[in-house]
Amino acid sequence: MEALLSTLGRGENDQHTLHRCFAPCASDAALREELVRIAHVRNFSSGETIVGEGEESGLVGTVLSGVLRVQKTMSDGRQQIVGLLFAPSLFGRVFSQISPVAIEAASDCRLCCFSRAAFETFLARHPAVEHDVMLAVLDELDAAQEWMLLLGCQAVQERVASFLLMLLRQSDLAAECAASRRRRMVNVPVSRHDMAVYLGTTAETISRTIQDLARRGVLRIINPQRFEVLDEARLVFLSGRASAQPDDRQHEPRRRSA
Amino acid sequence: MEALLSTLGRGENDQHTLHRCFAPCASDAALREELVRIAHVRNFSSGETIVGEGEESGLVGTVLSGVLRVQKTMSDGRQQIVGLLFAPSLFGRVFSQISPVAIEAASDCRLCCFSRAAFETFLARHPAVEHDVMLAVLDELDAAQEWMLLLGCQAVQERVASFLLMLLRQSDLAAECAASRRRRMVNVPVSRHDMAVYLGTTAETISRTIQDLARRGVLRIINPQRFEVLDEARLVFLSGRASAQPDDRQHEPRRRSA
DNA sequence: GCCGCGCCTTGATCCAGCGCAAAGAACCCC
DNA sequence: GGGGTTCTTTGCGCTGGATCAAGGCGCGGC
Repeated sequence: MEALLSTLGRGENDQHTLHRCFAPCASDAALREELVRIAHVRNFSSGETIVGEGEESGLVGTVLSGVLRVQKTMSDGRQQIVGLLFAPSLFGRVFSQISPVAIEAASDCRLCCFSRAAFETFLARHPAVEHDVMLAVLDELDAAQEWMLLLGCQAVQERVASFLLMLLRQSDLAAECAASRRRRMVNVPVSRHDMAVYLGTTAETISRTIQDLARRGVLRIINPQRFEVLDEARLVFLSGRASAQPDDRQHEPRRRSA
Repeated sequence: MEALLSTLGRGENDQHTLHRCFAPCASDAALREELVRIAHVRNFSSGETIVGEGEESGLVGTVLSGVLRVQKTMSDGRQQIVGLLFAPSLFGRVFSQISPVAIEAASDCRLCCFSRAAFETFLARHPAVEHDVMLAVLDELDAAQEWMLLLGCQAVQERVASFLLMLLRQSDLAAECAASRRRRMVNVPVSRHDMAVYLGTTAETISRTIQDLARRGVLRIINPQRFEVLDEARLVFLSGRASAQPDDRQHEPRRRSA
């Protein structure tokens, strides 16, 4: 694996990412060998489709870098992003001929791909790895249920706040870099439109909400994809996850009843 | 297993249900023996909590009859039902100390329960069964993503129509009874309030929408929990899943843009 | 029977957020 | 550098659906 990946550049990062996805491979060279034999690293540029909705789900794999969006589209064109995948997530629908969702590159991405058939054969031979995949699927389910709570009963301002906090935690996770931890910078790796589709609203409303947060001193907008969080505590409060906060009564959003 | 279950009544149905959850047990008596040693059938009445949100997830198992609601609650009391479980679904969060969701009886229920620890030990010894559990989790994820599409971009009327169609398919599945297939009767096994919480809206709005469907001749209301579907094709159209329909322009709901 | 208690229905009012439209702003290609 | 293209921001009017507030209805207990 080391050899294969390093020939493709950034071998060490990729290896580290893979070991996070498939823990048993970290300690078992033979397993690693076998996995690498069916792996191929591919780059996708922003907007490219990896797997189409309702199509043969031929590819599965892991995100090495970049962001994937998992989305569903209705017959009249309305769409909803049902998941965003950052490294080191798994992507693709294992154990199903047809993928019920589309998987697309939300930014330029680097993926470690497997043919679904080969990957499933591999899993069948190595229950420990299949177990890891199950854990990943369970995490994805938890995230989906969390997001349903957001879509079902949070106001737009709360959704935006939750989203920004998710990105904040995300970037903390990726790089435990002290600088970003001090300065609380948030990079939004997707367009306003994608953000809207993820949050179940529209790009205009997203824009208005963000400008409003900036006006109220919660954020500073560096550029449309980059903010500095000036008041994280208030952002948490506005996300609706905290139970109470001294006072930010101005503009407290109307919410769906309990 | 036959012995244990039949002592608890309705043994044959329960057995059939369990075999649908754990296919490998259907053909392997030893496996069946082992599973039954850790199983206990329990009845819960409507409203009882099986697992609390954020609490130790001690119980997992399968639904033998009745309906469970899987829900999340925010600190200020707002809540969202993130799943409804009919027989023969699995319930409970395997491989996690803490359950991120509450699991409650939405009707009187009969459950086949396992202690989570014992069940996980069982799975670890039988990868084929664990594989089945993974497939169930994947199905649940698909359902959750489907529901996110609904919560994120469908109007209330579409949600109600989708919900009724889900129940219709559900009851077809449960009893392949020709009578219900001909008469298209829908039983709503939960209260208006639960329905509202599942659909991300309010009980009043649900009520108005259903009355409106009846006024338009799509449904006939037998009683608040029981309807006859008079025009299934139109119901499908109103659910937003079909691409086009001759004409039902009156009241076509405004929808979130694509 | 009659009362009390949940649920469900219906009415009236109000506002968060959508749709449309148009004006910046950034970027790329020629 | 100019013109196209795409993305973001802003203004404005409108409406779906939430909220508040009464009733109606069915059911169980006494």
